[in-house]
Amino acid sequence: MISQKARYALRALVALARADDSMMIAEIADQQHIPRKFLEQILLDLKHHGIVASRRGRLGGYGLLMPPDQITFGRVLRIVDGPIAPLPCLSRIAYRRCADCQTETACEIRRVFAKVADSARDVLDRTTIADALVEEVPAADAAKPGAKRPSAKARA
Amino acid sequence: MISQKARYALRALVALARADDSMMIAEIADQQHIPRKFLEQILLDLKHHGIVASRRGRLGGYGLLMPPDQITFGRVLRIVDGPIAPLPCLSRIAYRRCADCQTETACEIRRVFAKVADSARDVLDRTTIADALVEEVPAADAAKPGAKRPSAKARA
DNA sequence: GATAATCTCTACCGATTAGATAGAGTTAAT
DNA sequence: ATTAACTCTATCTAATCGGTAGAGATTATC
Repeated sequence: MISQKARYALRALVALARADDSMMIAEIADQQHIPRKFLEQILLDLKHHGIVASRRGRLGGYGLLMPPDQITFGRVLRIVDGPIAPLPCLSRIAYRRCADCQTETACEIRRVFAKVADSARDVLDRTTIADALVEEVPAADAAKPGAKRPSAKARA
Repeated sequence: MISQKARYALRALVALARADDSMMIAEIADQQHIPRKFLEQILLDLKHHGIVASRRGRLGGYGLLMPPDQITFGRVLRIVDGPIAPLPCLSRIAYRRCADCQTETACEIRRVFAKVADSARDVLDRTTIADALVEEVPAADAAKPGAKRPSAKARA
C-alpha cells in the first residue's frame, strides 16, 4: 500500500501540471481536499528534492520545476514513501543486507521479489505526471489495462 | 516493503517443503533464525487459513497441507500482510472506495497503480513455494530477470 | 514602513501497526 | 503422571502514519 501522503503528493503535482501558472498551497489544498498543513510539508519536501519551486510572500505559490513528462511516479514515491523495493536487500536507493538470509545470492525469496520489484519499477519509472493528465479514455472498450501508453501526449 | 512476518512465513513454508515430513516449531525457528514465539503465531495463522496442518503433544509438529506447487506467494502474503494492491480502491480482497477521488473510474493515479498491482499479482500468484525450492541457478548468464518463468518445474 | 498574505521550519500528538514476548491452557506419547 | 509439544490471548515497546500547531521569514502592496 502506498501512503496517503504519496497520494496527496501525486494529486498536488497533477493539479500543478494542469494549472499553467503557479498555485498557492491553500488553492491546491481546497481543490484536492488535502489538509492544508499536511500539504505544506509535502510540498516543502518536494521542493527540497528539486521537483517544485516556490515563491514566498504575497503572490507566492508553488510551481513545477520541470515539465510534467519528466516527473516520474517512481521519483515522487521514492521521495515521499521511500524505497519501492519490497525487500531492503533489493532496494537501489537504500540497500541493506538481510541479516538472516545468509546465502544472499541464493536466497529464493529474494529472487521472487526481485521480479516484483522490477515490474513495479518498470511501470513507475516510465509513467509520468503528464501521463496522468490525459482525460479519461472514451472507455468504449478500454478493457486492457497494460496495453498502450500515450507518453507523448504532454499537453491536455 | 513486505513485512518481516511475511518473510518468516515464506521461509518457514520453504523449510517445511524441503523437509519431507513434519517439523516442530522449535526446529524451524532454530534452522531459520526466527523468534520462536513469533513463529508460533505465524504458523497458527497459516493453519487457520488451511495452508499447514499440525499435530499436538509429544511428537507434534507442522506440515504442509498441500503440495508446495499449490501454495502461491500471493496467497501467503495476503494472509500475513493483507492486500497486495497499493491502493484500497484496487484491492480485490478488501476493496474500499477512496473517499476523495470522486471521479472514480477517471482517477488517473488509480489507473497507474492498477498496472503495478496487476504486474505484482501476475508474479506473486504464479510463483509457488515449489519455485523457491530450486537451488541457485548456475548463474552462467542468468542476467535477464523477467524473462522466463519455470512454472512447470514443480518438483526439485 | 506597516501590514497582510504567503511560504518555511520544527516540534508535537494520538492512533495504529510491527515485531515481538509472556504465560496459562490443551493435547498426546511415554 | 509427566513431559513435550501445539493453542490461544494478552501485553509490551518502538516506530510509523496522518495530521496539527505555531513561531519565523519573505514579499507585494498601501
